[in-house]
Amino acid sequence: MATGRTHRPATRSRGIPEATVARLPLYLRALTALSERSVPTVSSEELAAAAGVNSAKLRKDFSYLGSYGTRGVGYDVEYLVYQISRELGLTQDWPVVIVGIGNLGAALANYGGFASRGFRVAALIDADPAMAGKPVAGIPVQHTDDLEKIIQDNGVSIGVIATPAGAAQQVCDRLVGAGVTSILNFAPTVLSVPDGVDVRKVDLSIELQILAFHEQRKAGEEAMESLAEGLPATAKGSTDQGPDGDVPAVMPA
Amino acid sequence: MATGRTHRPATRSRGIPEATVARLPLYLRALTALSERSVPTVSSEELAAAAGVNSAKLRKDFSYLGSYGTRGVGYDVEYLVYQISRELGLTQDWPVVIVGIGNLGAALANYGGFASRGFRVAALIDADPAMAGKPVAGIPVQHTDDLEKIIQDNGVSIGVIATPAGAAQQVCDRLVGAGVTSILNFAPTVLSVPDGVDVRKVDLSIELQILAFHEQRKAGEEAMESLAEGLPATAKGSTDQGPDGDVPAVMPA
DNA sequence: CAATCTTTGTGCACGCGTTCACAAAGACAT
DNA sequence: ATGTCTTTGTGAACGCGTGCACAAAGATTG
Repeated sequence: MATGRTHRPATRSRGIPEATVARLPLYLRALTALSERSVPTVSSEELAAAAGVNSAKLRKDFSYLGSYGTRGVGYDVEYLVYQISRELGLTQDWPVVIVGIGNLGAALANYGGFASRGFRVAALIDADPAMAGKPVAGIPVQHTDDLEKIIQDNGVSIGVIATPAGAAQQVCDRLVGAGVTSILNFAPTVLSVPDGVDVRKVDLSIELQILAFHEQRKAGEEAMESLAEGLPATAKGSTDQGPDGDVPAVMPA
Repeated sequence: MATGRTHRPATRSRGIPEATVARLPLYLRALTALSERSVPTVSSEELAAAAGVNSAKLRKDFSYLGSYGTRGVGYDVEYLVYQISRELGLTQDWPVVIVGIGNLGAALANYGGFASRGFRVAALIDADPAMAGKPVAGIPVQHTDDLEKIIQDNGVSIGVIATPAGAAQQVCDRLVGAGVTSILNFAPTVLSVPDGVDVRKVDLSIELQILAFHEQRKAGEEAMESLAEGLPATAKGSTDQGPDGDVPAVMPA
């Protein structure tokens, strides 16, 4: 639908690739740790190891931001912390609302990671009237009826959805209608939003299923290896129950 | 295509691209919803819309699993649910342990998404002796000292880490040492694991920072536009005030 | 000041994933 | 049975991200 209409270059304003943007927070975290230990400079090799990435990738990532390193020395930690923070927009204050104060929503409200860097929980919103006024993480929960007013009064542009799946799209529509343009979705649903609104999803169930796939594959390979060599299962495969009984079909060449 | 052997869909356990695997849970969710509505068949176009992806991508994804569709008709919902479930390893039971029963860990334990498909919370583990024995989500919390025994007794191969960042690597090492080969990490740290162990991370802070980046970029573009056109900044994003105008997800044919 | 050493920044090639576009396959109507 | 219509399955082209390998840049030493 509407393909080829307004060609919108996603990350064209600065030309920073999306993959790079996704790694910047990782670098920032590693750099912050170094900064707290008063380390003045760091090489791409060291920093890459701390962030769990390839050093060439890290250097290329930084090259998109500019030339902030010194050859023969490395990168100035403090300077880089500042540059990345600025690039990510963390030098300003981001008021955030959390909608859906159940188990997960409450946990998110209590999570320290919010306040740490530029993000501030401006309001908690729930549809349950019984929750209204009740403080969670020191913040009184407000009712969904006031959602639009809360968004506008606080200048909120980032919303977190932690409602049940059934309510997510409706909440999303109201958030977007009230001016929110970035949404972090914890509900297990695909949200549809108009152009210009960013959605990122965090889905426990999906992550587990991906792990299960690889786990099954590992178990299958392991079973086939011991089958092929006629070896009994070694220490590792203590739980190779195959209730499925289905041996993956891999044709030996 | 591929090997002419009708032996079986040759590209089974091997050769499924990672990107495809990551989308299978999405398809499965959409298909399950259709199944509950007793929809017998679905076209790639409809299913793709429901899953929020491109229809060509969906067809290619399914082609890696085998030829499960009927040209001119579409895909049989029930059959596809079964095939994807099997491929993802959801036909078997996956006992899972959650380590770190703080706000987040407790929320995860209560999360319904676990029990729904093949995953079962086998144990909750925390380092705080005061927590020991206390039930969370109907499951008594056990102490970290017994971690290895718990893993082995329950045949656990998937672990969830919801501890503070400082404890994550240590917990990870013990999990891996006890036989866990898949880890879902909620702690804001890079975990290092030996080969053969899969780690997926869920990091609220990183997601927010990525959103902030795009948010800042949008604000910058908007400011530049209104600057260029000499327009005063109006109520943010007010151009698109169609709150209910857009029908979500399912498109009428 | 010149030589050497360290580390950055990047051109290039490669592989993966996405998308297009269309022939083949099957359902359905006549 | 034949033709038409719908939808799949996939070859091919393209673009993005990754990693190698190395020249350039600057620090450091004698």
